[in-house]
Amino acid sequence: MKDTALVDSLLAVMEDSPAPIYQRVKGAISTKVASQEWLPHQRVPSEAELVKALGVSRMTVNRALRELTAEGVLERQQGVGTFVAPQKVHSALFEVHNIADDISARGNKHHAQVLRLDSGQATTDEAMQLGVRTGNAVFRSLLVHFENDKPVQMEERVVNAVIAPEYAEQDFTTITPYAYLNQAAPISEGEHLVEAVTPTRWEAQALGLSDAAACLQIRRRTWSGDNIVTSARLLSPGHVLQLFGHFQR
Amino acid sequence: MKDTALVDSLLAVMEDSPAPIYQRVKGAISTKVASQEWLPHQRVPSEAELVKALGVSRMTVNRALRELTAEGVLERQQGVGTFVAPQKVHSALFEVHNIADDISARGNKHHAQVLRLDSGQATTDEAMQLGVRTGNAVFRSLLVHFENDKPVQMEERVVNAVIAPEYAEQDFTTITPYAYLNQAAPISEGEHLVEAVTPTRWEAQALGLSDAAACLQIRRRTWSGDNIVTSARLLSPGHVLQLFGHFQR
DNA sequence: GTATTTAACTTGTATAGACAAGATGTTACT
DNA sequence: AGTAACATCTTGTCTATACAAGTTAAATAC
Repeated sequence: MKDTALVDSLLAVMEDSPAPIYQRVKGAISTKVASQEWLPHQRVPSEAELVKALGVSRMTVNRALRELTAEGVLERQQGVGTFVAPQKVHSALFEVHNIADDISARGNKHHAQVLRLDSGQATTDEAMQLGVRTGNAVFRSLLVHFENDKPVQMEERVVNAVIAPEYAEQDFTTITPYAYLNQAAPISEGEHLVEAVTPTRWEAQALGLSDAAACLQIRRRTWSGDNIVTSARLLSPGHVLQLFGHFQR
Repeated sequence: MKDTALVDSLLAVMEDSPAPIYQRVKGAISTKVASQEWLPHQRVPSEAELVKALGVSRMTVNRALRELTAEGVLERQQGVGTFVAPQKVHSALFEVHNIADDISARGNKHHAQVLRLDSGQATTDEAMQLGVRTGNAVFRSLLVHFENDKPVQMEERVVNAVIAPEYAEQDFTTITPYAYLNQAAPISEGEHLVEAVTPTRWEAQALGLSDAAACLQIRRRTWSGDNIVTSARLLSPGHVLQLFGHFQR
């Protein structure tokens, strides 16, 4: 007969409030989890039990449990039960901006200079990056982005020619490669490798750096469905990558 | 009389499939959005229209639309209607690991050396970082993390003493500050500023660097509810920050 | 003509009932 | 003892109905 205890402990959290019932049910349960009164892998009362304890309909309880599952608080298995989800590796939702938007968001003027734009056959290294066979058709581009006429980023890119066959015909002084590729083949997944590097003399010169200052290098690969669209190397002196995010649990 | 066209175009996507009905409704709608047949800000048929067109119950349509809204595909306004959501600034779900886990995940041995651990009053700069008043009680710590006896990261940290009053009594050779703070005051939000810097001579020495190689510097502030728990500066030579993520739309 | 009320339509939530489907233990049979 | 059928409990989904609440536009009163 744990029902009375269950009623007490859950109802205490749900007491009268203007919020919708399913939200109050969610709150009552996630409070139990957050307070560690209910521990990971521990079983949560079944829908039927919660219905009896809380005096609400099953669909309402179901919605609360379903949403908490989507939020990573609970785990459910049909036929077995509902359990408190184990604490996840912290993950965060960050925002990544494309450089042109970034610059205009700061109220500055952006323009780009195209240093190279050609097509060719993928080297072994490029083929690895794009997940294609060596010798497949690729495009290569090399740009420098300017903020108010000051160079701020070098962008070296290899593009899968099968996915974006018209890449070489674009005018990258009016549209960024990122923006073009995203409209040609909408991005579904991305991978970023961020590291600090010392630029080569040539790169430092192209970026207008007097000495070999530390640069932030981002290697970004983007997928469209199962295909790798492009692999880019972004080199920014003194640039800051800003990552916000709220952690899950 | 756009109903017949609506039926045709949507039913075509929903044709017999073992998937649950609400999933097929979601699929039919998100296909329209993905194919850009329905454009951002454009109106989506009302629940009543979809019910008539698809021959399913309103609750089922409602669930499909509600979940697509949660996923950022649609936007809804009570009393007005449902609309295709404007393309968001690309955001991605990344995973951030704490260094000790990271090292042990690679099968290596981690240990830390505490260079400094004391308490004091917040300087103006520290107070800014923590969102408290100048002079408030804070703890300061300076650690070097080792991977197989090789220094890999310097961690300089300021902690809000009100939130974690027992910080200075911890043994950070057995638990990382991050792990301790997270259990003392669970992280709810985080902010990361990533940049490339050239370490000072002193820092280079502490990290065992012969020359002044470029280092990846991460400034991380973590919140617990409305309070800033800590502000950390992580300095890693040759370290790579790996960010995966699937983009929204 | 203007302001107010009303009607109609939208999404948001809640309920009761039903059946499907997965998991598990119990019973009955060989 | 081993096996198969069954009962029972779980979550998963779908439906029909109902009312609440926000928005908009038309109808009405002045």
